[in-house]
Amino acid sequence: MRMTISDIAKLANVSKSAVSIVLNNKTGVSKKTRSKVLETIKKYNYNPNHIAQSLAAKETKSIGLIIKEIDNPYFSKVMKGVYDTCSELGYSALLASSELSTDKESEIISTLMSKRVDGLIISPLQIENTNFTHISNLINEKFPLVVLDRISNYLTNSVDIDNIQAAYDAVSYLIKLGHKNIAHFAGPAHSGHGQKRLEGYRQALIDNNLPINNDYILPVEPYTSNGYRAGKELFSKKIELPTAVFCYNDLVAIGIINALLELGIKVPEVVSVVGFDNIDFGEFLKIPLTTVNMPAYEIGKAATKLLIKQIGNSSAPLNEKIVIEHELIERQSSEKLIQV
Amino acid sequence: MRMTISDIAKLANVSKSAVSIVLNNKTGVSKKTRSKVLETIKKYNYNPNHIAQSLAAKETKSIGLIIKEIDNPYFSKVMKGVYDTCSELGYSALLASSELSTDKESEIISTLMSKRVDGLIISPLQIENTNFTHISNLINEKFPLVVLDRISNYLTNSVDIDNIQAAYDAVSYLIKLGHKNIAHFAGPAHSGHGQKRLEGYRQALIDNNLPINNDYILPVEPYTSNGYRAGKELFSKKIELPTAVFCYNDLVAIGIINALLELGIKVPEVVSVVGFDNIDFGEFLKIPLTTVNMPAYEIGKAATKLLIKQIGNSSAPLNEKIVIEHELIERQSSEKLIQV
DNA sequence: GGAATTTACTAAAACGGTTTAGTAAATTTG
DNA sequence: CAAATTTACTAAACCGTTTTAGTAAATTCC
Repeated sequence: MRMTISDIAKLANVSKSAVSIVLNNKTGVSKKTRSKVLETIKKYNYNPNHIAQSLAAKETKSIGLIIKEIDNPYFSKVMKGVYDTCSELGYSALLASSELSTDKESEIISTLMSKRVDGLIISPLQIENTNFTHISNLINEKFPLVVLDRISNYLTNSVDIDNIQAAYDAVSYLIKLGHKNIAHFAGPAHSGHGQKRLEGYRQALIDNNLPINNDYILPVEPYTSNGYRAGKELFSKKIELPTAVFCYNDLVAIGIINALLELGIKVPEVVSVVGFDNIDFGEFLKIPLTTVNMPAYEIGKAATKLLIKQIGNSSAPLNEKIVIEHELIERQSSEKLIQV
Repeated sequence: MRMTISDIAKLANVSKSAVSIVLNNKTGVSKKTRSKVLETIKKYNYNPNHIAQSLAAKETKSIGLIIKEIDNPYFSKVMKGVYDTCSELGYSALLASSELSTDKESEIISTLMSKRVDGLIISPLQIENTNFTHISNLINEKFPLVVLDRISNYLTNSVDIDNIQAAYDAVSYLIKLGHKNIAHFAGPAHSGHGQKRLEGYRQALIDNNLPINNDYILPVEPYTSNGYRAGKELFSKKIELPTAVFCYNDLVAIGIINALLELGIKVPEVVSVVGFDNIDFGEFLKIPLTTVNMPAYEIGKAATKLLIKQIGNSSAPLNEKIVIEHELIERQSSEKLIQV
C-alpha cells in the first residue's frame, strides 16, 4: 500500500501534525525537524493523498468546466485556456460535456458538485427562462460560478464576446463591399449566440437602410451538412438571390460554399460568404474563409481568472460581465460586389 | 452548509449506516426504512460527498487520461471515446495534457496519482529507454495502466493502430498508381509513430524493388507551417523531384500542398500527396486530402474498456495489446501518375 | 531572575463517508 | 416450542489528511 502521513510521522519520529505543517509550508516546526521530515518524505517517495486533503481542508483546489461538445475546435481552445490558467494558479480542472443534452447537463452539474469542485465554469445549454433550476440554484447559493458564451441576465459572472456587435461588424463589412442582398444562415432558435448574431445582422441592415427580407433568414443546425443542405435549397429557388451570405458559424459557411460550388455559383465572384468562429482550418479551405475571430483561448483564460478570484473571496463581485474583443478576418471568400 | 449523511440520518431517525446502505443500494434495511431514507434524501436534496466516499471506499471511480495536446483534433476524438465509455461504465475521467513537455508529463502523473485515480490511460511522450521511470514505476507496481499510441515493450496494456502496416498500405497505394519517386516527410525523430511510419514506407519501397533515396526522407515537426517550409525547400531543389509525397500527418500534408501550389506545382496532376490521421477538415480543403484514417474515437473507447476491465480485477491480463483497424481514404490529392 | 511571551511540538477532534462487528428482534426449523 | 438462523439495525472504527487546543521548553522582557 501507499505511504501515509502517519507512516512518515513514525519514520521521522515526529507527530502527524508536524508532517502536515511541513507539507503545507506553514510555520510551527524547527528547521531541524523540517529537514528531517523533508528527507523522510523524499526517501520514501511519499505523495500526500489529495482526496484526504480535500476532505479535511474542505476545498479541492479544483474547478469544473462544462462545455457543450468535446469534439468541437472552439471548446478545445476554451479548454486549453482554462487548463493553462488553472495550472498557473494551482488549480486543476474537471472537464465534463453536456453533448447538447439538457438532461446530461443537469446530471453533470450534480456530479461535479458531489465531487466538491470549488467553482464552476459553464457554457450553458439551458435557456435562462425554462429548466434553468440547476444553474439558478447555484447562483442563489452564491456558489462560485462563471457563465460562458452568454452574458447572463442573472446575478452571476459571465464572459463572452459582443455577438451583436460582431455580427453587426461582419454584415457592415459586406455592405461596404457593395452588397445589398445579404442572407443570414442563422443559428438554431434555442441558441443564445444565434439570436444575438441575428440581431446584429438585422441592426446592420436597418442602419444602412436596407430592407430585411425574411426569405433570406434561415435558421440551421450549426454543422457543415446542414449548411450544405440549406445552401442548396436557397440557391435553387427562383427568387432574387443574395450576393452575400453571413453565416452563424464557419462550419455552416463551409457547407454553403460547397453547395454554391456544386451549383456552379462562384465564390466570391458571384456570392461572398462570411463565417464566424475562425476555426483553424479556415485558411486552408478550398476557398479561404472570411470570418469573425472568436478568441476562445482568451475566453477560457478570462473565465478561469474570474472564477478563481471569486473562490475563497466572498467579497469579490459576483456580477462581473467580461466582454472579449472580436476581430474580422478577411480572406478570399468575400469580395467587392461586381456590379452587373 | 451542505447536508451530510449524519444530517439525513438524524432527520430520518436512523443510523448513518442505514443511510449508507440505502445510498449504495445494498441489502440490510427494511423496505420501510429504505423508503423513509429515500424520502428524506429527496426532500432535503442530499447529494453525497464524493470526496468522502472516495476516501472511505479507497476508490475514486475515476481514471486519469494523459494526452499530449489539448488543442489537437486527434486527441479530441480520443477524449470523446474515453469520456463516453467512462460514462457508460460509471467512471469519470480526469484529463491532463503534457503539452509535449516531459517534465510536465512526470508532474501530471504525480498529480493524478495523488488524486488517487483508479487507473491511467496515457499517450506517452517519454521514450521508453530514457527517463521513463514515472511510467515504468507504475508498471512495476502493477498499477492499472493503458498505454496509447504505442505498442509498449513493457509488460502493460496498450492500444494503437498498426502504424507500420498503415504506412506500408499508403505507400503501396502510391506505388500502384505508378509512382516510383516517393518522398516521405517523416515525423520527428523522437516520435514513436514517426519511426513506425518511416519503417512502413521503407518496407513498401523495398518490397516493390524501389530504391530508398535519403534525399527524399525529411523529418519535420508535425505542423502545417513546418510542412510548408520543408515542402518549399525540397521542391525548389535542382534534383529529380518526387511525383508523390507520403506525409507523417495531415497537418504536414496541408503545408506541403500549400507549398506546392505556391510553387506552381499542380496537385495531384504533378505531385500526389497522402496524409495521415484523417482530420475532420481533410475533405473540405482546397484539395481534398487522401489520407489514412486514424480511428481516434475507437482507440479511446478500447483503451477505456481495457483499463476498467483491469481495475478491481487483479487477475485480468495486464499485457494485452489491442490493434485497431486503419483504413486508406482516397480523395483528390492523389491520382495515377501521368507518364511523361 | 521571575513573569510574559514565543516557539516547538503533539494529542485529539474534525471532515463525511464505508465497513465491521455486534445485538436484538423476527423468522424459520425440526 | 426451543434452538438456529436470518433480518434489521447501529455503534464504533476507519480512510488520510488538517486544524484546534493545549503543554512544555526556550526566549524575551523589565
